[in-house]
Amino acid sequence: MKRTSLNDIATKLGVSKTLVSFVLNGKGKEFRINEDICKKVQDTAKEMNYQPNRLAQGLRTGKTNTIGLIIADIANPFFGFLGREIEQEAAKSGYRVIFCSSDENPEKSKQQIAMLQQSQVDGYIISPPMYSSDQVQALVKNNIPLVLIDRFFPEIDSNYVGINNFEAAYKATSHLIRLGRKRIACISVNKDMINMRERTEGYKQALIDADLPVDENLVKILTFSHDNKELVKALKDLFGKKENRKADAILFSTSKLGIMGIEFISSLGLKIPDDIAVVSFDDPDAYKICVSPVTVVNQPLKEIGKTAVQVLLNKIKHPDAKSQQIILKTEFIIRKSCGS
Amino acid sequence: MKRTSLNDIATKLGVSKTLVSFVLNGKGKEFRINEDICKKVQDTAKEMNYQPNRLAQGLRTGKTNTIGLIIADIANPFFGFLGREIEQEAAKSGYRVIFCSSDENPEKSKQQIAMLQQSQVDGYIISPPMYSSDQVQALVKNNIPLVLIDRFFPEIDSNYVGINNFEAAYKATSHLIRLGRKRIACISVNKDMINMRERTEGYKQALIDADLPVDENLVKILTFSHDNKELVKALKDLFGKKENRKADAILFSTSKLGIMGIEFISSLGLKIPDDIAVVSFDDPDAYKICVSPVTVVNQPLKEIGKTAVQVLLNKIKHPDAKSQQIILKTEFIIRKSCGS
DNA sequence: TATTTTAGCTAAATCGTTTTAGTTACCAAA
DNA sequence: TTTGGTAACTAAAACGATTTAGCTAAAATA
Repeated sequence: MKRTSLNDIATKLGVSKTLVSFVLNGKGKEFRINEDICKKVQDTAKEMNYQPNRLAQGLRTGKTNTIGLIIADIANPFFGFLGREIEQEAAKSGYRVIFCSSDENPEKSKQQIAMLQQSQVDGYIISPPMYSSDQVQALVKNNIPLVLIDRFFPEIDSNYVGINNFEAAYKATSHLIRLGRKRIACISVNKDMINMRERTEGYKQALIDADLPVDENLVKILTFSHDNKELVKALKDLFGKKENRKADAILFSTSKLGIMGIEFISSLGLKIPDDIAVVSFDDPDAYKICVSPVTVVNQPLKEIGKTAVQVLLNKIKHPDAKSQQIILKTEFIIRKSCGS
Repeated sequence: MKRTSLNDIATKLGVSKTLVSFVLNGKGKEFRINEDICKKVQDTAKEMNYQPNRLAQGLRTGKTNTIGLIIADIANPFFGFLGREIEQEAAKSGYRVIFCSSDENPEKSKQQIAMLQQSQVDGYIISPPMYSSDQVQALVKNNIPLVLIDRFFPEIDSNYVGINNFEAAYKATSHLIRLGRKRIACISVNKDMINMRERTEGYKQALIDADLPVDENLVKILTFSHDNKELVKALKDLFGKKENRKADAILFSTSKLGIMGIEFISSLGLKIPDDIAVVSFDDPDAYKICVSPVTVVNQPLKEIGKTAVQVLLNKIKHPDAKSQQIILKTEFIIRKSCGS
């Protein structure tokens, strides 16, 4: 079942494929092709269900209208939403998206970038894993269109779309302080990732500005966000001993941690917000129907995705465009998990 | 910054590109290429950071090692998990995945299929929207490798990987009956979608087999799963009047409905499971940390994704393979939302 | 010595487009 | 009669790989 090509249409009509190509690319007028013939070509194309071969097009033109997306994990609703928005905004301009989940693993992202290069994608949107700055650097050095999201590398001058993590964490922590919490814990991951570091810094600064001590025992930076054991250990340390609870509030720096954390806290029989107040980054469904709906810092995922695509497409169109760092506003949603 | 091609390596070493191609495809032995030259070619390829152009390869060989995935919405964790698993399993065999969210819209899926055809994907995994059977039929007729997931069309003989929806709904409903619920409502969507219809049928059969009346007033089939208003209206009808509640239990046929439903039920001040018992399909995070963790029919998403890819790759390899319908086991997880 | 075999390599076609640089035929103007 | 212009179209190269068919020189065999 061979697909019909330009040539098939051309021979069928007894014209050259050049002519067919011109017509189907809407350049009939420009190249003064007889209107009757234009019509015939178009009709025949439809009749034979002609679909241009994008490989051939891409090979010839050097453009594939495809963008490569590397995120941590498409199954994580945070990235799912982001991916969705990116797909949608890209489609508006006729671009396809190849999705890759890196699992925050620089080895994987390296391979994925190579694969995407081989696929001749026109540009990249990447949420880079820790220790992958060399990969990003290589792309930037070759002036390959690229936008980073969610995190960036301060030492690399690249496009970036994200939020002010410091400020958001500061605000969330201040909210807990305002409600009278004194021993506020912070649970985070990926210690060397800039966005996570900024969140911890924001948290600490809020404590300092409120004349509260920064107790490193209350700051738990885990290595893997999917490792339940590590989280449980951290929470046990904080809340294990009934009469000697170390903390009366927690700031979760990702919703993945928050969801698992709340599940475990509940299993300990502790009540939110009475025993423990909770604030978290991101706003998954779970937080809305939770035992005690969770107060959150919500990121503007739609806008992040949309903007990232726009910046990328602009860079693809104008290779000389200089890099942009776009910081979008977060939304602080107060629910019941902090009491009042 | 032109990328290096086979030709670049060839001219640099003063050999033909045929030779270079042979060597880099590991056919040095087969074509009796001098070992020293093999070595040189490989070294030079690495040195020049040669990346094969997949467009050219695909154009010549007719294979792209790419599969097209069409699902309803990648932001929906149900499909997110599925997509993740598919991506992962495909990567194991060196396949890329192009993701498309159809929003259950047949117009969109039609366009997406066309786009994927143009991209010369080797095969399709599709969760087809309602009224898209002609699109699927066209693919099947041309013997294009294809696997349907989550739903299928009874009139089309295609590959399919899914679950026994009738049985699962029957089991869930029976569980509610066993716990003494008499007026069990069913909330679903997409009335003409086979998987949803099977669920309603399973629900009804369970009632019949338990000698309970099937009350059509308790069966709410919505048109859109994302339309909160429609759902709220249905729930108000069921639970609106305090002293005259129509139902004492609900079966939600998707987790999207369930999450929004539970949120609204809670806002009415009704208690789960005391006032209303709840069972749902699928098992999102939200159900685990919910006010009253939800009893669910969990689909084996990992296995569905993995199997779908395997069936597809097999069909790609063996175009004469006959179609398979694979039904995987669900898991019934009992939590607190039904009382005891 | 003549013929065949083998090792080691290459030329060129091909996939389906796009695009440059023409060509042809006709008519008008000089 | 020559020149120039224009309308309408086409040949062929190019993109970067794969793959078929075949070439040359040396070694093995008859």
